[in-house]
Amino acid sequence: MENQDERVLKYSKLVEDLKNKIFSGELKAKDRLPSENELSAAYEVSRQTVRKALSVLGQEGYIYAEHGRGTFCSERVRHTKKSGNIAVVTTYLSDYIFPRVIQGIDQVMTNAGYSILLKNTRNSRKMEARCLEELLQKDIDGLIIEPSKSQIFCAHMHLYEKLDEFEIPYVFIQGSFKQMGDKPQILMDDYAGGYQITEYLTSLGHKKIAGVFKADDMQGLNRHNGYAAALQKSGLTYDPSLVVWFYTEDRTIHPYESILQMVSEMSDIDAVVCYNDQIALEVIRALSHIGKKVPKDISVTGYDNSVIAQAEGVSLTTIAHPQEKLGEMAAQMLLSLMKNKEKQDLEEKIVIPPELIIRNSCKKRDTSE
Amino acid sequence: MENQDERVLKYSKLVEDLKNKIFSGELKAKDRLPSENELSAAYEVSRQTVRKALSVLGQEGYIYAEHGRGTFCSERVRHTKKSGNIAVVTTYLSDYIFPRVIQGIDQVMTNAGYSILLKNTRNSRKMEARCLEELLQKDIDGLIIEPSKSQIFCAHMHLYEKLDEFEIPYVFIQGSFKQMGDKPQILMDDYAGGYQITEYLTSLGHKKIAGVFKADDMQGLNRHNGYAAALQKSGLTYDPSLVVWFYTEDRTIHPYESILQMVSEMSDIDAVVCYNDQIALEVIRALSHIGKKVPKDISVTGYDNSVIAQAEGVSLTTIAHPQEKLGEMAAQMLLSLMKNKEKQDLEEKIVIPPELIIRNSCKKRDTSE
DNA sequence: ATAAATTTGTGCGTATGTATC
DNA sequence: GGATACATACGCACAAATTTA
Repeated sequence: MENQDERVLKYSKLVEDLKNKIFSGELKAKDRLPSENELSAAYEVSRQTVRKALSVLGQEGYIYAEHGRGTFCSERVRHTKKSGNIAVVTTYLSDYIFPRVIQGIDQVMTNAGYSILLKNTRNSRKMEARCLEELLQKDIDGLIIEPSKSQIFCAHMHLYEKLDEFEIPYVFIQGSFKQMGDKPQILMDDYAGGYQITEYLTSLGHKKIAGVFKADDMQGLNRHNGYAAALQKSGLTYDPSLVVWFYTEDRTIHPYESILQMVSEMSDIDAVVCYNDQIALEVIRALSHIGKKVPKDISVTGYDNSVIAQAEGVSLTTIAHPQEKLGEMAAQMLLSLMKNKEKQDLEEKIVIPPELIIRNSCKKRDTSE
Repeated sequence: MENQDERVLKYSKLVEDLKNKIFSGELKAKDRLPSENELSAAYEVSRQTVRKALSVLGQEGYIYAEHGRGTFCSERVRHTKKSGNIAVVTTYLSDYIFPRVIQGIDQVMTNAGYSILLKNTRNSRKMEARCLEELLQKDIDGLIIEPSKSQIFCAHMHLYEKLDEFEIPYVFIQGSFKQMGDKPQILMDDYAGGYQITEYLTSLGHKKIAGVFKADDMQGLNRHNGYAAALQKSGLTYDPSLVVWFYTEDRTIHPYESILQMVSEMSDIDAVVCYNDQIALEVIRALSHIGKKVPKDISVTGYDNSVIAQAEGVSLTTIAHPQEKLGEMAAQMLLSLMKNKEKQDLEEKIVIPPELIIRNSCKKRDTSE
């Protein structure tokens, strides 16, 4: 009946709240927590409920009580022993490029004697925070993370600061938070990729080039910006009504229907730049539904050069995604960070240039018309 | 003033009493303790006090409670420290079905508060042994494993025995070792799948049906056996020269070239049963290279119903692989094993029946010729 | 130094929710 | 559905340790 996930136990809420205060640094080691009665009043719960919450935190080692004095924040002793585990946090597990990225990481890490603790955030910041909290409690030697909804301001900086404090090195892949400065990271030049593939279309004589981009990650924004820049460079005006933005949640239905509608309304669209190969296939499906042939009637480009881009029947012009290579590079970077922790602040940032893979989903337009 | 050394806390007395009963053997592993109300009545204390006592015993690992059932005596007194990690060992990471299987496992396990430690064996028994050794040294609460080269006799039984000894429950997926008896496992009925898809081809009137199978895993053998059985059932003779066997190492080149050669030599082959969708695509590529159209000239079947089976252009008749569902089931089975370790010896075995997905890669043959 | 106030610890009674049988 | 058993939650009273006026 009622969503049980919605129901929040009062003591659990208190536990979460206090944990946050501990992680955020609001409560530091040996600080006294508010007394049971104060908490009881502040949260409008009974003292028993407060005690239950404190008991949980006590069991987990975050706090300790002293009879008659108060309850205090524990000294979080950082483990010095190596666990031999590193964590890999991605937005998705089964999305078509991650398996290979993870494989690349695994290759290098297994070789170096580490095991991979796998987590995914489903592109939710809340899940990302939960993951990081969990990992902070566990015993990890390093972290490779693809930030969720990465164009958005990071809402849990304190967790990353905690990583710094614990001297757990981390490497960003696919994106990072601008506010954090140049932390070690490996990313692809999505701006250049969007630019290059759009420039390729203009060089083929296309005049009205639509775009389908993901709105809630940095890749989507960057590819879009490259797309827009290439249009302007070629003297074409950037037209927002030619751009479909979609969100993680509606990636399968929305682009299909939006493109259907857009191309029906504006039949002179002669090319579509897509966020990735999967979306490109959706777009091709939509186009064939209204009788438009690719590339005869309209050109379509993908992005990532995934297996589906080269499958029999489809043959997408796309941008190569290094996949394993990216994973391997991230793993190597993390290994070097773990080796010399003093170099932690070394701003290492690798940007992988895009590589255009030309196949058969685009066709030269007759420029005479 | 009452002598404070004389004063015994009520809940402490209950704790001591129950501990004594556990040590004396009066309460053995898995025995149900009296209910909270019964204890409350027997010791003439409030139920809260009973709960406090039980909570202490729970923290110390002597007992555990099950909502709605009762409170029980733990198996092992100690070793209550949980790592919160379970390991998932597969043959490959990026092969097209594992990401989704792992995603299914992750879904359930994350929900239950566990993290996944990911390892892969690249289908090598040596790597599998190394993985298990490594995991035994780490702190894992459970294991989901896809055995490598699973039709072959297990060469490192001692490692699995060690898992039993350490009371680390494990679940096999995709295959298991016959010599170990019926350990908890979830597998698909590959024999029935091979049978069903071959029977479908014979029902379409095909007479000369080739097969391409993987030689070094159980799935390959079972699918082959189903294929062979279906042929004989239909009165067709099983011809070993129509079967291509390939190994993990040469899965990309060998099937392509063997099929090329086979079909060139025997042009009356009218169908090919393939080990999986990926191989089916290779076969279709090879056939189109010598001018054979699918399904017009020759029918081809896949297996697994992966994304590439339904991609634009290809449209493979195949057998559905449950993927996420398989992962979820495995995770749930492992959770229940971890919950009551005494049930460890319970032979739980789930076999998932195959489901035929008919698309457009097969065509009815003219039976008059 | 003593008393009062504060804070955690123990203990009881009651009511309601929810999982299991 | 009903009975049982654990889980959450509230309110109250008093004890014991500590701090403060």
